[in-house]
Amino acid sequence: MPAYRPEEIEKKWQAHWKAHRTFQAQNHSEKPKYYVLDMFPYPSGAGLHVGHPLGYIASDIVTRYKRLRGFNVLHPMGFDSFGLPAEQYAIQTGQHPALTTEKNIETYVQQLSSLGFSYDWSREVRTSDASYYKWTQWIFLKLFNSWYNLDTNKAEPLTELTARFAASGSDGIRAAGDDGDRLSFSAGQWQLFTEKQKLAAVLPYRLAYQQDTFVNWCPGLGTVLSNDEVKDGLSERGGFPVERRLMPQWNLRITAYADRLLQGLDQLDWPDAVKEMQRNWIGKSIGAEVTFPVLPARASGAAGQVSDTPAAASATSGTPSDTPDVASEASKATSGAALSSSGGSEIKVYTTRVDTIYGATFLVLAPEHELVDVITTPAQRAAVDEYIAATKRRSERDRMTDVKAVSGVFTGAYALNPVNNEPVQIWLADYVLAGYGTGAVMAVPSGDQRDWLFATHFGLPIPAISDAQKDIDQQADPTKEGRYINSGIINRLTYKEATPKLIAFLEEKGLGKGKVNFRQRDAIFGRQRYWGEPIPIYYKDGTAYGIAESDLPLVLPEIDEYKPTETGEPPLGRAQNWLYRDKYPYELSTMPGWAGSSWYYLRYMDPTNEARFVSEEAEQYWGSVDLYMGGAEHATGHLLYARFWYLFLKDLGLVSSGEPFQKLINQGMILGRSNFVYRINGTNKFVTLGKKDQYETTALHVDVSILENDVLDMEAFRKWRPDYNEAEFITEDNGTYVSGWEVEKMSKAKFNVVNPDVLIGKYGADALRLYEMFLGPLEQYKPWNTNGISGVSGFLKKLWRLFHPEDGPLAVTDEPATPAELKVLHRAIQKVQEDIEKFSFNTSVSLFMITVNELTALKCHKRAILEPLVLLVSPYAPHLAEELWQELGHEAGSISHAGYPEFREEFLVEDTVVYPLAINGKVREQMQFAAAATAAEIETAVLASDFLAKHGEGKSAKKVIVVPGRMVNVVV
RNA sequence: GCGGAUAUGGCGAAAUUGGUAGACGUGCCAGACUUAGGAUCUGGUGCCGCAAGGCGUGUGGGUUCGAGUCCCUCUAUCCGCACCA
Repeated sequence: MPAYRPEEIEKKWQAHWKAHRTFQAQNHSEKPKYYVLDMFPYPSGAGLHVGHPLGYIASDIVTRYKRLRGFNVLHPMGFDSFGLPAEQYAIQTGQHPALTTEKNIETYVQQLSSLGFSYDWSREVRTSDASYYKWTQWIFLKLFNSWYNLDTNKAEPLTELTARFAASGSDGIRAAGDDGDRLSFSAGQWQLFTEKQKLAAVLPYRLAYQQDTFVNWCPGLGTVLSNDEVKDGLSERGGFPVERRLMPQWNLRITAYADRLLQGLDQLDWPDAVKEMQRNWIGKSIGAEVTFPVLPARASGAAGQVSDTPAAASATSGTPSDTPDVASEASKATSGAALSSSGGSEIKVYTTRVDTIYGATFLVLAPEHELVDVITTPAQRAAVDEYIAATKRRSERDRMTDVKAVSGVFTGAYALNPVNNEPVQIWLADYVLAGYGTGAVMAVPSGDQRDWLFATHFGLPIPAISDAQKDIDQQADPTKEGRYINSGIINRLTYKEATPKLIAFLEEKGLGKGKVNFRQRDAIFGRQRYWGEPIPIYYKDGTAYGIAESDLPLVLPEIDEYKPTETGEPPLGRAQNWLYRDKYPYELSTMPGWAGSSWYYLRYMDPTNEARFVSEEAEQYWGSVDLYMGGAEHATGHLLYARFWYLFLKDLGLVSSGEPFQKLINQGMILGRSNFVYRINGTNKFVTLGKKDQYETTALHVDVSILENDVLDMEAFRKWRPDYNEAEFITEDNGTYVSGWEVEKMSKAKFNVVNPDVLIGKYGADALRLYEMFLGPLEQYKPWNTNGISGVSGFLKKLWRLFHPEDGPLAVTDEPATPAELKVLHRAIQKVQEDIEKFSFNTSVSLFMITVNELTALKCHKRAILEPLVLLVSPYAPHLAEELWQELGHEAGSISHAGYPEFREEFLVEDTVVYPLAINGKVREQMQFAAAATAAEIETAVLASDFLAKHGEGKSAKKVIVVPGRMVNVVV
């Protein structure tokens, strides 16, 4: 009596697949290739909950479908195995993170296997394996040894840069990055540089470079974090406060690629939300840079003071102690130049609304602006110093939560508005960010609400500049409508006319130019942590060198404790005798979490290659990822970094496609469904949901595993916790205890985490896979609700019974199929194909149920119908399909490549069609016609029938609309 | 504030793209079988109404013979960014 026993079937086939390497992909094939990628997980100690596999199930369905369709599919899995949790655990317990990670990966592999995914495990990669991170380090060295040539608009090896230095000095070289950090020298001077000076001169060109940078420092974690690891001023992991701090850091020059990263988005088949997030993150804005000369202090009336000497300036701009000498000479040189130009100084501002410049009545500098010390008058110095100190005391979080408060201080200095030569006051305020644009803005209170608030608060003038502006004593008007007034050369012009005219005017006077700005900053690339890739850099005489490629990998050394050293160095400072070539100290920070994940999809193509990160043949064969499945939370982190690395590798000729991920699908998060019991206050009595309003109660979370369909297992509840041993219940009238529920994120504290292992044990992996798909649209956020799983479980049993009526042995007949049966089958063939290609898996599952119900009603046990049906179901319920496929007499494990059943439209065509008949759109009757009837024939038949007489209330037809196959509407 | 999405029975949802709204599944009601089970099967189940009938896809309008679907308005919820000049 072989009833459907999923646990036996699933074990059997999982073992078969493993033993026969059924899903191993070859790097060459006659078939077309298809690459389906899941975002690989960080193997956390908690294991998988029921929400994690959602995307994996969907991608596995696509994978299996594509195999049926005759593709050579690459579908790998691996682990992003460097990361903070294992290290935090190591700090607490002393257990090596590698051990923790290894153990967690085992759990993951076991859980993933039990879901029946068709991964090619022979290609598994782990970012923490030295054989993998050797190549992560190798790519870092490539970045370290490259610069970005703006003339060719791509990255090039540094050797080409130094060759140009030797030939013609630094003149005429246009490189991405901040020219202010770079020296100017002739070929002759270059020749005379020492090695150290040469390296220092080259450093600001490198795509991986070291620089003093304002960073998000997290004292709680003892490390710096990237912007996307900080949420609301707290660390994403752990929720510790984060502060701004100036530290020497390794950076990657992702800004060199900002425009290409932006342009590339247009051709990608990604969700609009993700593309838009990346666009905002890159934050391209088109505007102008305008120079405001600072008035000499003596002339600036109200201030009437002598400004400080230039010498004070370079003290604050600060030269980092470990930055090579030449570079610091450079920064001194630039600030010196700025000061000497006009006897006073000048302030550059960035604006996207240069058309409003006649309304600019004051300037605002960021408190960190380098000219603050220079221009502040003695009378204002105390106030300015106090304001800067207060700004520093405010944490990043305060600044964020407190955006509405207006604060600022007058420097006492004045500048000249370059278009009308009016003096304007120079203020400081922390709403201006040092890191964006020039760190200074021109304030136009009539056109910008923030400037308006500032002006109102400090009593500054608010002149109107457009005839469209109204109520500017109430609020600013930022619209671009109307014509300009009080605006010199652009009076009476519109926005579109004024902007180019002003830019031309400013360029002519040498006081401004059109400029594109990006919000995106370079990516900080170091973490003061142990469990990450060591950065392959060593120091000789204080200068950074990349280690030789032949010395890779630089293996993570063993250390005694996973904490910073007593002197505050990163944990790697504890390593004993950890020296390059026994002499030179290594860099002590490690790479951030996103390093290894930025290129893993390439390694899957050729995972064991020891000579290259991926062989040319494998890279060219697999190309880019055709379908990438993962969570939306990586929109501005991983997905941007990975694209950046790909473009860089492409510049070096190491990869061959335009973009790494062609199509991206974000699976929605599965939320938890918490259950509650209601304790009557002051008692140990619990009252059911239906009667709780009769008592004063407290709602308490209860473990969702001791309920079924919101009905509490009262015995299990008593055993759940000791203090509930004696619990009493007030039940519904039918004797059950019904609990309340609410949707929340899954978490242990809410007792709403549903473990897939439990459900697999109870219903089988096929049922779980089907149910997760059935739950709703893939990309939608949705609450988990175990209730419905019995429905899909019932479907699998019914499917089984089509093959084993009476639960006996296989009993299919070779009778020819009837038209009714063929219609059911071919509708399914067509629909499932459409659904998978639209990623609409939930409707496929519904269709399977309908199909099985109908075949059951038709008592259809025919091979001609059931065999193709098994193929249709196989991507969704692979274990059951394999079992039935074998029982039908096919070779074990052969279903994956058996081919998708052929769809024949003629089986769907009906002999007759029932048309609803409507009068003025209101359906009144139904009438049957031959399927082949023409619209004219139907119209004639309807008019000839007694339909109009019955429903038309004596009116005659004005128009008859026949919608083929759908309805006939008579307009009277 | 800016950007993106969503809104349909008690619940998850579907709707062949403008053509009988609510398929399928849960839940609920009734029934069958039964060594009471969380098994299997059958029927019913949007709302109001005894019925005839009426009303129904977040709100209010519009286009159309016909609107969940197209256009405009508003509202609510969720997500992302956020003093970016």
